[in-house]
Amino acid sequence: MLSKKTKYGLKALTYIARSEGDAPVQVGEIAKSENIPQKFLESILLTLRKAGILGSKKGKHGGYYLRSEPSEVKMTDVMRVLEGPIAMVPCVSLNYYEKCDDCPDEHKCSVHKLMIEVRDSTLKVFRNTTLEDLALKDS
Amino acid sequence: MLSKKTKYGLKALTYIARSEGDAPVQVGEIAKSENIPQKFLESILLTLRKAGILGSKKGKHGGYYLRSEPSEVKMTDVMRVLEGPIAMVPCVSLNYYEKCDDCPDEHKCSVHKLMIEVRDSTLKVFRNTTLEDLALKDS
DNA sequence: TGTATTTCCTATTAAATTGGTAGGATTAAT
DNA sequence: ATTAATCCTACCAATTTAATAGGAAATACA
Repeated sequence: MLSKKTKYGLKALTYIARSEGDAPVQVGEIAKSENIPQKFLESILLTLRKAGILGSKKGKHGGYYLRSEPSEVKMTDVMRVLEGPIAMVPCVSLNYYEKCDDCPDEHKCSVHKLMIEVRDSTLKVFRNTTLEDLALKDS
Repeated sequence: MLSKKTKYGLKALTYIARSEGDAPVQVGEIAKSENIPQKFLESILLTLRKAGILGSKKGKHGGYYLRSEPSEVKMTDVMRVLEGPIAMVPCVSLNYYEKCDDCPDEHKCSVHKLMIEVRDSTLKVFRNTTLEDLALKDS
């Protein structure tokens, strides 16, 4: 299951990408418009900023803005920040590889084999989807 | 993340598929060979049996066996039984559809759009993978 | 018939994760 | 100064996960 954190984060990024002009977008505005608990959203946008995807401005008229063009914001990056590793098992993760302790030889492991395929196909989707695609208005 | 339940379940099914002969395979044997806690595995095989994927025989010389040929056991079915819906969000689930309460119009929802693509690509993998593929010995 | 062996079933539990909330410090515009 | 925004830390309740415990029911075989 997709966590609420990721869901809210994606919605917020889309909202920011769709917003016109250069003025930073405020958490309160996003929260209201997208039905997201504001305090929760605050923490999510904070992690997106720490990851370098968003920039922020403090104080009155502050808010969040994208650090790159929507077309440059890749879903691989966003998903890794929000949801963690894309692989469903650490032993097939590209960025967070970890050996299974119960598995003597992963080349013989049927789960490993299957999960590599799932990872690759998911990765393919995330690699050619950007925030620009998400921000297109009709489905 | 893939749950241990699913991981263990897949490994057990593979073990059974690889085992020679018609004799049912015992939980204890699988647990030992695959490093799975036996009691936990018991409950997993039980749900696979209730789902119609495995059959069982009680008592001495009892155990579990496949109800169909490995080539007929589709990963879509196995994964739905063990891990639940394949979709990452209920609003894109084919078998367990549920509307998001925070989302006024899912055709405009960027998460919806993205998750449909992920679902379809994962589904494609599961649809053309069977237990026979998993049971092939080398990777 | 009795005993060993296996699946079947229900309940309980400890730990981790998720989805928040609370409260205030910090920064900036006016 | 005052107001309004992000930033930061800590906490908390509910759910899920990964088991464990204990025994009932069925079966093979002596």
